Amino acid sequence: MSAIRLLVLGAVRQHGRAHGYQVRGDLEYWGAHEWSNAKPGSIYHALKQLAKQGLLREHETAPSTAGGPPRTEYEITEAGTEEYFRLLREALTSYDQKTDVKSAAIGFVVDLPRAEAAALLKERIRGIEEWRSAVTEHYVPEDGPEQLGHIGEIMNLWLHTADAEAAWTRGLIARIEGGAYTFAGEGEPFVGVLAEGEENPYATEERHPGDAR
Amino acid sequence: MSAIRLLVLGAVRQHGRAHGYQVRGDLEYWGAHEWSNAKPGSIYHALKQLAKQGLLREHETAPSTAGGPPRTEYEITEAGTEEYFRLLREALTSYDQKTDVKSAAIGFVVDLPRAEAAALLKERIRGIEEWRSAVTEHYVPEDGPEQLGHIGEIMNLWLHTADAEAAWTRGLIARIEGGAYTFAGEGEPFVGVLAEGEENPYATEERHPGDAR
DNA sequence: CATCCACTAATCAAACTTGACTACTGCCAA
DNA sequence: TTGGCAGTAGTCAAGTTTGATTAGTGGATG
Repeated sequence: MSAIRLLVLGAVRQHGRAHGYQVRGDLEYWGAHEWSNAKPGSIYHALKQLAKQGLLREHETAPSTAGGPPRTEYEITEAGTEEYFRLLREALTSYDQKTDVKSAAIGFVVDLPRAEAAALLKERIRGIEEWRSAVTEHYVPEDGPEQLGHIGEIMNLWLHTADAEAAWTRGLIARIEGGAYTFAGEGEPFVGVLAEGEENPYATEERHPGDAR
Repeated sequence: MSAIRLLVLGAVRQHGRAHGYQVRGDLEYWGAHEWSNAKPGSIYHALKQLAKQGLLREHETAPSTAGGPPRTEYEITEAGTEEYFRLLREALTSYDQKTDVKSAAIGFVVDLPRAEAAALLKERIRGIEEWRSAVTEHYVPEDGPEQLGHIGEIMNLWLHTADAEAAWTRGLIARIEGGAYTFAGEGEPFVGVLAEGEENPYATEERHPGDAR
């Protein structure tokens, strides 16, 4: 799974009804173009793809009010909502190295009930620990890690990263269980979208210094 | 840059002369199919692409000695070597979230002189620190981080990851400066390739438990 | 009052990635 | 002796991603 499906489904769902440019704006607001493949081409492609698969409903609309070509609006379907929550749960639960999927999932975590979010993250920690011991058992040769030479440093990096992630996840669980943020069914949700006409402080051209990509 | 260019160039260079299947075997030995897009199709595609760009030289050879279709051998060119070191230095120096490029670079780090490797990694740490302060200044709104709601957790994750990586990099620098591993110009290099006929303990089908991709 | 710029919105070709599939050899067992 | 399996080596079509480009509107500017 690439992060783009989750991102696009989630963004459309938050708006109720959104056109491509709106989705693109939201994802930029999130900084998603920095840490995922949420670039214009991918977003428009994903919208069409998801529509073709019946996860989004397509609405042709009149030429935009603000110049530019006519825009197509999208709305999430029943099936799309199901898929959205499936992807979200999976992304929160399962451990892999893909930073983009994980970041996307954090962005939508409040769409779940608080207790479920915490439970899924605990499941994630279990996954990390299991993966960790599988790697150490599997990749460290019997004759000591020297066998692998500097290649062992790659493994070392993995383990270090996994540990850091486990620590961060524990912190997040604590914050969630401590009552932070507003989750599903807890009243007025926090919506991380741009209001109509609000200017986007983190637009596409935004680059961090030292961010050589 | 995707990691595949660096991986393929480096693997061919280590062998002196290699055919696709050999490169594929090496990268599997490294576990690269787990943490990068080093899958057969991508590898063969990259070989052809690099050959077309003059970074590899192509040699048609007789049908293989061991069954299967005729194999094409590749050799790195002058330009390819240059590109290889350019990619390697860049991957070691610059900070971004792409785990695969970083892992690939660690695998080849010993192709550089020891002092340069350490220097590049120090440069990397500078990059991480710069990025870190840019992010905190830029993304934390003036009115306090609460503004961002749970979206702030994404940033939090980034920072946590960046810190973990800086810590790991410092450790690696210390090991390198402490005399670990054999670097360029220090005699018999450690070669992380499979010898002819050696069986690969980490073949394609290898999956770690809990590794839901 | 023409034209240049900035913004909105989307498209496109080229490159890349994926996973399944082909094709060929040698060997072993029934 | 045949048929099936394991291993070697690579190809292919379908799908995805990228980066550049198109296209329309409105406002500013000389």
